[in-house]
Amino acid sequence: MTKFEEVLELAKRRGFFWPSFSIYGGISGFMDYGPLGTMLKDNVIRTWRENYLKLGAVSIDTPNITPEPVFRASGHIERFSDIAARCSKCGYKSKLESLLPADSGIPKNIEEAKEIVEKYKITCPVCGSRITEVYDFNLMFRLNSGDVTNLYLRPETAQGIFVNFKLLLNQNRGRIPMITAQLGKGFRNEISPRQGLIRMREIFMGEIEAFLDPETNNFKISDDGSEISFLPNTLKPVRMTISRAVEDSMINGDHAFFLSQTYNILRSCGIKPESIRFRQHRKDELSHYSSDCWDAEINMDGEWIETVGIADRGVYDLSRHQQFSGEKMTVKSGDREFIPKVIEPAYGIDRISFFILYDSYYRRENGFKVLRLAPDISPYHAAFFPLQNKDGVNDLAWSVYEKIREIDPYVIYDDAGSIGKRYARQDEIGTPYCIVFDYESKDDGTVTIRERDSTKQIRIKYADLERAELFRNRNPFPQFYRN
RNA sequence: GCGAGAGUAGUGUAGUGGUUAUCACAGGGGCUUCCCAAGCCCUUAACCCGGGUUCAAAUCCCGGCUCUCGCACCA
Repeated sequence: MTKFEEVLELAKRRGFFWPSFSIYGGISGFMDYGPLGTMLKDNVIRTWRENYLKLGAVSIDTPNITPEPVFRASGHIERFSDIAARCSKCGYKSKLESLLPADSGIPKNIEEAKEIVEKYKITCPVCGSRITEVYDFNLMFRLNSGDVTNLYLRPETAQGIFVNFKLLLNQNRGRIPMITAQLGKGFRNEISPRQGLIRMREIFMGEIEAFLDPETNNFKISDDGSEISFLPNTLKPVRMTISRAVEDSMINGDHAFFLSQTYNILRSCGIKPESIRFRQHRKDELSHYSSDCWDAEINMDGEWIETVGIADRGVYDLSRHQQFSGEKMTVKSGDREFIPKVIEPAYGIDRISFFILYDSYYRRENGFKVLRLAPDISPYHAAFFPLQNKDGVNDLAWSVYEKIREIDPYVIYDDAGSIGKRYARQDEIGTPYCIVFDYESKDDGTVTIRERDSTKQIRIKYADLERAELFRNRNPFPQFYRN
């Protein structure tokens, strides 16, 4: 079993996530979050939201279903759909673009595509016979419902922000820079979704659109001096601080600011620094709306996988919507009037959630599995065990548990099986602390607290547990010398 | 989507034409046990779906769905 498979197995068994609709045979590209996964995902969302709230972000929540004019303006109708070619002899399918010679030009519609295929005598790369079939393949899901037509499921949440730009700006009292945030689903008709939460057709995204004055630097990077891995499009990997990357002109200052925010969020989620790198898109892989893009990638079994995309969308979206809708999308600042430029960090919440499990997974020397989750990302902050299920030890444990859960509901009680079995169970779901009541607890009001990674124990007064904030603190028990 | 392999309790598996469908872990109940998956007893729970061949199919054939790997795709 690869580590990926082991994590998948644990996630299914313990209820983090599993394939959707399995009683009807399942369908690829869709996953359910189980009880623990739901809690974990909530914690990722909270970490993300709080990070941007601290920067003064304003939020919005717009529909998944979006009418066609929005995507005409955004360019998705034109550019997000591909013209595909199919060989009628051997059945080979591919993007038509990939078969065309350099001098043919890119067809804008089916008619043009047919002409070009005819003119350049395009052949199938597999069997060599002439291509005769071309058709439109849209990566957006199109809805057909009664007399309502021309509706699409949005492929990104961003357009919901752009179309509301003026209203949001008004809410923000006209101030720029303005950071806007939207959490929600995006839908992409992936050709072959795979690998569980890594590649889905319905994805949970956290998107930020930062509207900026294009003439100045809008943010100051506060750098804690840690060196980060970059792979710029020169393909020469480098390690440096984010401020240094700006000084070296490897990346624009405001763009870099959001790389540093992203790095902080991933670190707050417990992802190890060595598992993170920022990779710059090559010019030929940039999407139709962006002029520069850096992906935060996370390492899995030696492969780097895009988890956050941080794109410089420039004035593309607002000027297109201004053009298509007739609404002015400008901002006044002093005697200047301009369309703000946009930096967009787009977070794949599902991938982040999965990588948190993957990155934190390890096996002890005895083979037992442990999720080394950050204390405030873990579904439960602590578990309560009675060492004995009798003589009032259980009653005491339960009564303290009931009291604590009023302060912090993310706690769990377990009295089943041996104590070792219970520790192991909590290790597998990443619970950082297990609190055990024994006969001494009855006599002197103390309990043992066992820390997940070191398995060390300390003894404290259980009354101290009732001090709030205990488990929300990243280091509630400094006695364990956690980092 | 193509090619190859695979789908058996919650999880991991045994089973090459006739089995009460194997085993382990997990789950539930009980006994025991004062600190790291101890032991014992009881118990829940599965052949991906549909068609075909056959007296008889988890097993062979066909189709579908799903998964894995490679290719392609990933705005």
